[in-house]
Amino acid sequence: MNISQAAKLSGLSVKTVRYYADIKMVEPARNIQSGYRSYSNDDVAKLNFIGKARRFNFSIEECRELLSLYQDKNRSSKEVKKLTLAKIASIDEKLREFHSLRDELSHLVNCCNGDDRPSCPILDELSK
Amino acid sequence: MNISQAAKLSGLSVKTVRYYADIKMVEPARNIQSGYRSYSNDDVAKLNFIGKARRFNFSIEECRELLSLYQDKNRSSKEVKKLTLAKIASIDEKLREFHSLRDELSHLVNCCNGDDRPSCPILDELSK
DNA sequence: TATAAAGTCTCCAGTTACTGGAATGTAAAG
DNA sequence: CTTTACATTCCAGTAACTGGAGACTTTATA
Repeated sequence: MNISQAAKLSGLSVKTVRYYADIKMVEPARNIQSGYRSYSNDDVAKLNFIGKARRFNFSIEECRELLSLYQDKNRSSKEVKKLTLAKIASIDEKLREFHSLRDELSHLVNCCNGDDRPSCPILDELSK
Repeated sequence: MNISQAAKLSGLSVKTVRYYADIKMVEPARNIQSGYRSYSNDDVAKLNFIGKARRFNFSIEECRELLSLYQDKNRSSKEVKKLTLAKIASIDEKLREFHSLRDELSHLVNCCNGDDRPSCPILDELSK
């Protein structure tokens, strides 16, 4: 199938699918006549896989790792679990950051009149 | 003072401070002899302000807005509050995403043996 | 005072993961 | 046969820096 079909089935944009071909992550066959990329069902499965992994916040490099594990029928689940646990830890870290950020900001907002006067505790805090 | 002093006082890297000068956010005076950037206390205050706002996840463009509000003695607190509330909303959005991400991943991890066998529900899920 | 080390300058390239657009070629529909 | 849709490559831009090269200035040491 052509690239737009593969994009549709995998839920990615054509640009993105072409990008994944460029960086040699999913390299489809080529139609010799037209030069068009020709995607197999297998290619689409990989695109799907990558799309999900990306949505799970794995980086492209991590996707590459996962993909090679995914394609290796003799891999152990240990490696995958390790990668995933590390990802969870980094998400937890981000969650902590965002939570404290949110708390600080909403505290500031609560102290701010939000009227037409220039006095503003948010700016006061930022300038400390 | 020279750039490294300003960087130290503001808690930013020299590279970052120079970058802020390049993008005309904090433009210090210049020593005519040496061509070195010469930072005033006022400049450092602005750098501080920006550093905090960045840590609060405001973008450079938002920092520019906040900075101009900060420097405008006749501004109203309404605008600042609005900007901040929008920021909180986007943080909440990110928090929701990360939470559901985390939940899904930890569910997968709990189902995975993590041994030397190839069976792995994480990869199974990704390949669906 | 000579020299070495530290600090600073500009400019260019790289990062991440795409996205947009131009110019051009191919395929399908009317 | 022409229009339209889809495809190709290549180049540039995004955000917010960071790293490094090569050259210049200032400061510290011998």
